[in-house]
Amino acid sequence: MADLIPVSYKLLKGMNESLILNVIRHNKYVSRSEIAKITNLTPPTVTNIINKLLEDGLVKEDKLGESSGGRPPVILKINNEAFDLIVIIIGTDIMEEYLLDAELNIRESQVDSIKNEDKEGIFKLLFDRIKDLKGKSAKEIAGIGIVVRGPVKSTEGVSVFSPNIGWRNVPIKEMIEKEFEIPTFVENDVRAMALGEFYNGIAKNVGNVVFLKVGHGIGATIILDGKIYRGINDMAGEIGHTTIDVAGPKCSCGNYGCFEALASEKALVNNVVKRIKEGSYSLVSEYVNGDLENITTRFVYKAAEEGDEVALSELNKIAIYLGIGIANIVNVFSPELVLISGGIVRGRKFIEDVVLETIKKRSFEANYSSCSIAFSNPDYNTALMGISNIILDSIL
Amino acid sequence: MADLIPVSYKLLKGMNESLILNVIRHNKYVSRSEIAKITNLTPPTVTNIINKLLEDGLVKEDKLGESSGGRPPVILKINNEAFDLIVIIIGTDIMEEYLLDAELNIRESQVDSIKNEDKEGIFKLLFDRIKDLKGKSAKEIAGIGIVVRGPVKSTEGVSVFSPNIGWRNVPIKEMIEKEFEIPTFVENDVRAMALGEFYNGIAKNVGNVVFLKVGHGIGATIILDGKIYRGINDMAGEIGHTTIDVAGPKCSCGNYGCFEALASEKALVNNVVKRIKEGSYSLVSEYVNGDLENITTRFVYKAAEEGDEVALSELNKIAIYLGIGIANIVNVFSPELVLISGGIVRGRKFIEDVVLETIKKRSFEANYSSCSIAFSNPDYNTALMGISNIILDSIL
DNA sequence: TGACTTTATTAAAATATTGAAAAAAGTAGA
DNA sequence: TCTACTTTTTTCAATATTTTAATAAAGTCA
Repeated sequence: MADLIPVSYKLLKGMNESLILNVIRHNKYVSRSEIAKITNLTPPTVTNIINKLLEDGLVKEDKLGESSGGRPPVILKINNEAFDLIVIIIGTDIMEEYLLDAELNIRESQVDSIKNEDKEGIFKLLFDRIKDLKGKSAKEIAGIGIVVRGPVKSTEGVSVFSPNIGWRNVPIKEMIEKEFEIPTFVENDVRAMALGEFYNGIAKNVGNVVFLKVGHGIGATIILDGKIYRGINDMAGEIGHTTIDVAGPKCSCGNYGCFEALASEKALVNNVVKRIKEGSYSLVSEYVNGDLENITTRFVYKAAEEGDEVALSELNKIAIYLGIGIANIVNVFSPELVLISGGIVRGRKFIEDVVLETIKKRSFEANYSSCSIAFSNPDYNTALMGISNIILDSIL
Repeated sequence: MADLIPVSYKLLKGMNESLILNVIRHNKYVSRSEIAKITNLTPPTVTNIINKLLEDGLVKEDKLGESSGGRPPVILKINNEAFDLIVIIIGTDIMEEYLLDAELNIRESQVDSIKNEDKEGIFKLLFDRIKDLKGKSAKEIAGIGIVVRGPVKSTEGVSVFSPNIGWRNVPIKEMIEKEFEIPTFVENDVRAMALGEFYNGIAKNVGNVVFLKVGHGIGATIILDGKIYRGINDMAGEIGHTTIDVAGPKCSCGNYGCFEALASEKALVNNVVKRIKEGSYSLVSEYVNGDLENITTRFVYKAAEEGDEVALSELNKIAIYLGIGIANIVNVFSPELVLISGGIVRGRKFIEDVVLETIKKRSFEANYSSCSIAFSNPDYNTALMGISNIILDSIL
């Protein structure tokens, strides 16, 4: 049955409280009257709810805003004294740990190498660091966020498979909640990054976004109406493993001709290696002193910079496939924005034109013309912002 | 900005009224107390709202239900005396016209041939028939629904392009509302059919469905959380024109290797014709007395029935491509159900096994195992049910 | 200084939901 | 047939928010 959300009277105030909290959270400078305009609630209602939130300590009054010819507005903010959050980001070789306040300012941060840790070692480090950070905070820890690589069933908080740390069906949420009795949220890196872009980055306030992380593989996150689309089993969005060339090369997933097998950085490296093995001359080969095993994208981009023919033509090929895959996305989703992220962004200038051209050629005019294609800023810590907002969305 | 649905006090009753109306509409036998359970509203609230709906004449009390050991429930129904609807379905060669009551019983229906009508002729016929049906109804006409082929911007009510009747950017909604001053809703045939399956057919109550109409082309409708996903410009869902074979045949859209160019009935016929032209013997050729221009899918299915090698092997090929395209859908959307409709259903028995096998091989286990694949019943008038429910969803 | 704006609050009125209790309309066993 | 029990539905006072209208507060600008 669709759309069975009863407007239960009991929840009413709670819902509007939540609504107002979210407006304050996502808009840097808002006053009561602006909130009233944004939410279509009446000013007295806003005043009432704000009073309750002030009393509860969730919101604070900041400085006065600029007067626009009358009484100046009082700027409202989330009270960063209200609570703290803990976020742990488990990457390939490192684990990052953060203590954040309610305004998402970083209070403490630390990085550990996990290169030599096994599964159990990771668990121990994870729990120790959470305990450390909890000890360092004088406030209540309102939520814990964990970012891992690989597929995650977020609603259950289970890491389905995380190759770098050897996890398989690990119920992290359950484990942490049992130990610390603090609500815990688990998400994978691609989705966390996508939400980071959605809440604070390039995709801010863009309701329908397809986020692509083109690195070693191709991960995707589909944001529809401002929410991650998860499908029936929390595993939707495997755009990287859609077939775009029936007769294409074998993919790590066992299939043939996947988007990922044709347009990822791994494909790029494979193709360059193949060209060199076939006898083509390339600067890339020189950079690694002929040891083709050591070729990485870094060398390919460097060679392209120098005008290397092999590097440039292989980048061109990747760009075409990337364009085809994105054209498919544009035709299916008609999104407002396709955001390209991941290592490939370093090669942006060698592929951008061809990618755009290919998308234009391969997608419907109506869909293409209403969709922006953008590249993300690789320096911005999007995953941290993403998971933090996941926590706040749930607890506020 | 995401999720800015203020629970405006004014709308509150309206929302619950609407909620209850929809529960009554979509469940054949419901009593007040069942409504209370389904909606989580309290019994007194349900009674109050039902009283208002009874007073307004929108709902009526039907017979008593079976007692389960206590006072028997009073079955509530939409009052079919409340209003009527008019629906016009403009097909390839015919225009169907319906007058329906509020319970969606057909009161009047008629069919006109439009084979020899030009653009203006269609307009005239359309307006005349609406006027006729309006005259035949003793009640208020609460809404008009128009189903056309080809892309439609439903929110604006514009037929973007309808090849068979020569329409281009025709603002039908505006035109009809201007003439009759009755709220009008426009949708294309594929979406209307999909909604018909969703509200009354195989996909009943299944939230996430991808509906494929595989006929001359491949049209798709994506239903997420019980609503058609429309994208930013109301044109999302062009799954038929996603590339699944970079080096594939040219498609009517100008692109190469589209799903539609590989797995539609048109592709099937093209491939059979090609095989015969290349010298293969086929019964199909005999059925048309060697005139290959006259080959249609009907002959292909007939030949397959007789064990014709060409027909069977080409159906097999179509099945593989259909499987690949659906595997892509399964990987991207992780839907509960993929529903295959259209002419291809007549060839179901020749393709079903291969389609399922291919999907299984090409999609992620987790996604495949949580997704059903079904074929629709071609006899059921799904488009009529779909567009009728679109009207009711809006006006109730 | 005074008129005007804009922002925010107050207090009474309006409205819909809730909870508790009762009424209504049946079933089932003795 | 009577009585006890169920289930459905309604009644009614209590409750909780929002709304409307009016007012206060705090500024700008000429």
